[in-house]
Amino acid sequence: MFKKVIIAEDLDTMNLGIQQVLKDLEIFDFQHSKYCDDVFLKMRAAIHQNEPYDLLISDLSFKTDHREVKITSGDELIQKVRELQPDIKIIAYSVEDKNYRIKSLFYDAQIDGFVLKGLNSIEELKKAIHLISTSDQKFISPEVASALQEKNNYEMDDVDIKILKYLSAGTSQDEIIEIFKSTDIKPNSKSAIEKRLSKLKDFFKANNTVHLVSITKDMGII
Amino acid sequence: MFKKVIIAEDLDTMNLGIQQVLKDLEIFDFQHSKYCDDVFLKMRAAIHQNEPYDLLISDLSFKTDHREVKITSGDELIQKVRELQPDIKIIAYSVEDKNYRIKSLFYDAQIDGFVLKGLNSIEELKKAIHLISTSDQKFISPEVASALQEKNNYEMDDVDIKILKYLSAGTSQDEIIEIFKSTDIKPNSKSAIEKRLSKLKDFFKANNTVHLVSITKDMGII
DNA sequence: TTACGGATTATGGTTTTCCGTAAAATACTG
DNA sequence: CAGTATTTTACGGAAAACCATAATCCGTAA
Repeated sequence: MFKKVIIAEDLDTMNLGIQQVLKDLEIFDFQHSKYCDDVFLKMRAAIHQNEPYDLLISDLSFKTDHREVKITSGDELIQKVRELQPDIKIIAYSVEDKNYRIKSLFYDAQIDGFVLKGLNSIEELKKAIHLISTSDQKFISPEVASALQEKNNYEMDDVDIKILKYLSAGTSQDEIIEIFKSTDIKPNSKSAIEKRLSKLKDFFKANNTVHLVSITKDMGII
Repeated sequence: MFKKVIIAEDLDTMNLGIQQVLKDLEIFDFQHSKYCDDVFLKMRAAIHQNEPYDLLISDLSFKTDHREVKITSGDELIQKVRELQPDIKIIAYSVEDKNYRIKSLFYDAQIDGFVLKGLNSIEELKKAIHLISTSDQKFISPEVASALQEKNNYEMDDVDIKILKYLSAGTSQDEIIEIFKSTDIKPNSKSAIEKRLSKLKDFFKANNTVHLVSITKDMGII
């Protein structure tokens, strides 16, 4: 079982609950913070003192404060922690249920577990901690397990996402072309942009551009 | 101080925290449920037994289960509770920070307090309960207090919202016209729809339709 | 009734997006 | 290096969206 745990969670009410879970599991050496920056500093300090944490439980979205912060989201925190301490176990604990984002957490950030905040998430969180502490298996809440199986045969490009973001910000296709040309982004012809949009619409079964942006927003892609 | 409280909150972890708050305030006669339907039934039963609740604390968004439910959101629950028991005090406790929605909760659903789930929401919730129990004042978390002041000089129509929803669902303007004609929705000419869209774009400072849908989605209007 | 104002509808022209075809450039392979 | 495949670019016509103007409808008040 884990010896030393750290929690990144902004909502104070939620914090109370998580701490109760750890106590139930007889883990008493834990710390928490509402700020990602804090958590990261604590983890770095712990390494330097030769007493590193062995589990991070992190929320994904964080409210902003008057306080200035460098790390604004759980995704970023997880990314940086993975670099800092590659062998640590990480659980993402979030209400986020968009397949796209969950998938990228497992594949890109190499998290060990994803627990969906929900009606019975306390039990799930306990299960996840158990499983991960005793093996190298991955844990994922059953409600969103399909996220990993789903074969996303269409690989979305960085440029695709740029286009979608610009569109949702009110930029016209012509303007996007101008921006791409002036910032040396490779495919920047009218046809290329049109073709990419057409493929995206095809893949997401969108009737038109408005629909496409609406869908990808809902999916958490932009 | 309130004698009998009921809580509608789906996230189990969050529930723990809220209950702790009530205990701190020495309120011990409280119930909670993860389902809006349950809460509503309990409240109706309590009235019939001549022991009605005097405070409802409700979340706004609820996860769905295998269970079939009639009331799917906190907004609906609050609406129905207001009809059932017009004099009860209601606090909305949510992460929702979209001005539009908060405003409509105060004006349409006549809530007594809105507490934003955040870094220090436990203290705020306590304050809100205190204030509301001893007076008829309204409570709103400082972070979102501006929602009520903001003068929304442009009154959005039911038709406006219908148009936006159809657009975000991938319906073209021509198709919307057809739908409006076949369902006898009053302004259903090309020009009328175009004019309304143009006004909306003007008001929301949107460059085009994609932008408009993106903005209104972000604001929680659709 | 008539005049007025607001909302809806009608019309026409411009811009933007959409979609197919084809040429050019680039990458990949033997 | 030639040959093939893939991607990017170019072009043009059709559809949809955008925008300004003018006509019509309709309720209200003089």
